[in-house]
Amino acid sequence: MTKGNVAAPASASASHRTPPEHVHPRDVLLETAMAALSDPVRLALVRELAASEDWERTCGSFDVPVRKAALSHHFAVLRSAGLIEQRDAGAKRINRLRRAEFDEHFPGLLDLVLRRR
Amino acid sequence: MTKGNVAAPASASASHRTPPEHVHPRDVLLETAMAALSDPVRLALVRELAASEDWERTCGSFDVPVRKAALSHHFAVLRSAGLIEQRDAGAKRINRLRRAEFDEHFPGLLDLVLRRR
DNA sequence: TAGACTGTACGCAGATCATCGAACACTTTG
DNA sequence: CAAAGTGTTCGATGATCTGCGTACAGTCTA
Repeated sequence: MTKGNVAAPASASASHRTPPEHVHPRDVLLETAMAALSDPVRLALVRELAASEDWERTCGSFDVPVRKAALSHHFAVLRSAGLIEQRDAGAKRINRLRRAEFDEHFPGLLDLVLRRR
Repeated sequence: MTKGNVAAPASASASHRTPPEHVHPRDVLLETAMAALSDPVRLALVRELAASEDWERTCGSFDVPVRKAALSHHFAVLRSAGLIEQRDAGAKRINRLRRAEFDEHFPGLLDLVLRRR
């Protein structure tokens, strides 16, 4: 259902790593968004991210009960569902919830996720 | 994630079959609701149901590309996600979208599903 | 009552998913 | 430069999901 995406602008930063590939919420199927939000770990990530400042949280700073390999996978799923944006900052990768963009294309969905316990 | 549920009122109808088990949206986890709506076939069922009158549609009357065994499974998933209600009417089983109840507990979610193509 | 019809239950196959450990690449620190 | 830290990728594993055909249980109709 999900597929690879492109548009990787040449990193002008100091990082030599390939920057993460992003998908804009506009290009995300409803099925994909729903599937991304149907996992407890990813819900926790989204909620924790929503309670933080943009670019404040590194990938390893979340309180979820999985190892880093699984965590990395979950971040990739969130990225390809248009839910988060990631940026390399030195050795770390920092995150941002794409609130406005996602809300524009899936109005009310993030609200629901963040309000419903 | 989903689990069996109970509360099967004694069927006062003419049917001798065990009536379907229902789950109220109040008892549905967000994860479960999302998972139920992350499948194209189930989305089609929900949308077609939303475009029909309550109790108007039998299970076999939907335009989805799966056989009846799979269809039966999808209806069970929708039931346990609190999305539909079913009732036996003779040999047939008729359906209703639980719009109001579901909307009360997952505000905006059905709207999103029904508006977003 | 025999047969057609509607839908469920069961068992199976194939695909997808979540998770892990290990190896790797890159960055930062000592 | 070596060591520690951050995160990705790979391969494997077990669980879950979707689909099918078949068999079955009721219900309706001729």
